[in-house]
Amino acid sequence: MKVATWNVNSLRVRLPHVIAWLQREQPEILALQETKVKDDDFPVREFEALGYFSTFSGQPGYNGVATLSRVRAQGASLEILGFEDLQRRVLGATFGNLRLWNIYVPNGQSVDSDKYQYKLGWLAALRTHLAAELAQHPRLLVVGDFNIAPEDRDVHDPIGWQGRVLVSPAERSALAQIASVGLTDLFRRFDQPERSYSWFDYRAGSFRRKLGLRIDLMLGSEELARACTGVRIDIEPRGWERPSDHVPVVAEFTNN
DNA sequence: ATGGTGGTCCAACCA
Repeated sequence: MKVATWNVNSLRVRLPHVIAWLQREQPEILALQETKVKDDDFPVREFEALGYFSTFSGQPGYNGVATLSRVRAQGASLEILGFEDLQRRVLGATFGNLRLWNIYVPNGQSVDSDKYQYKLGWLAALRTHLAAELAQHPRLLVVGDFNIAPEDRDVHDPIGWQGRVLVSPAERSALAQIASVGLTDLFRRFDQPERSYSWFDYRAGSFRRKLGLRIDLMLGSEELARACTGVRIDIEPRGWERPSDHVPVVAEFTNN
C-alpha cells in the first residue's frame, strides 16, 4: 500500500499536477494540504474519473485539507478534539484498517508573532488529540505539512535558520511531545540521501540551488512503523511548470 | 539584498 502527502498550495492551480502525479504513482491514498478551495468547488468528479474518492474540509482562500483514496473513507472528523479552530487544517478518517490524520500545521510566521503562539497551542492540542486517537487506533498514521523541520539535518542552512520559525526549539519540542505519544518519523527509519528536503521557497532560486527544509512528515504508530517498507521524497514535481513550493512524500506499507 | 516569489482575489494577507 502506497500513501502520500503533498501540500499543493492551491488545488485549483495545481490540479493538472495532482492528476498527472496520481496517474503515474497510483497511490492508495493521497493527503493534500493548502487546497484553498471551498467544499462546494472541490473537484470531486475529476478525481472520481481517476478512481479516487474525495474527503475534504476547505474554506475560501486559505488552508484546506483533502484526502483522496481508492477505498471510501469511514468516520471522517474535521476537528482536533476539544480545540476550537475556524481554520480548516485537519481531516481524520479510517480507510480499511488504517486510521489516517491529514494535517496542515499553522506556519507561525515568526517567533515573536501571535501566529507563533497559535501554532504552539495548536500543536499542544494535537498531541492530546493524537494520544486519544492512538488509544483507539493502533494502526495510526499522521501525515501532512508540519511546518517544523525536526532536526538540523532537515535544514539546508542550520546556522542561518537557527532560532527562526519552522526550526525553533519550542516548535521542535512540541513535535517531540507529539512523537512521545507513540509516533515515529517514518522517513528517518530508512537510509536517505543527504540534503533531503520537501519544501523549497519560491524566492531566491531556492529549488535550483536545492536549498530547502524537510517539513512535510509522516508519523506512524509502532504497528505502522513495523509495516513501513520505505519512505521517499519525490522532488520531480517541483521542477514542473508553475509548481507548488512543496513536493510529495511517499510511504510504502506491507499489507498485513 | 530586512529582499526575493506565488496564491487568493483586488487590498492586503498569508506562506
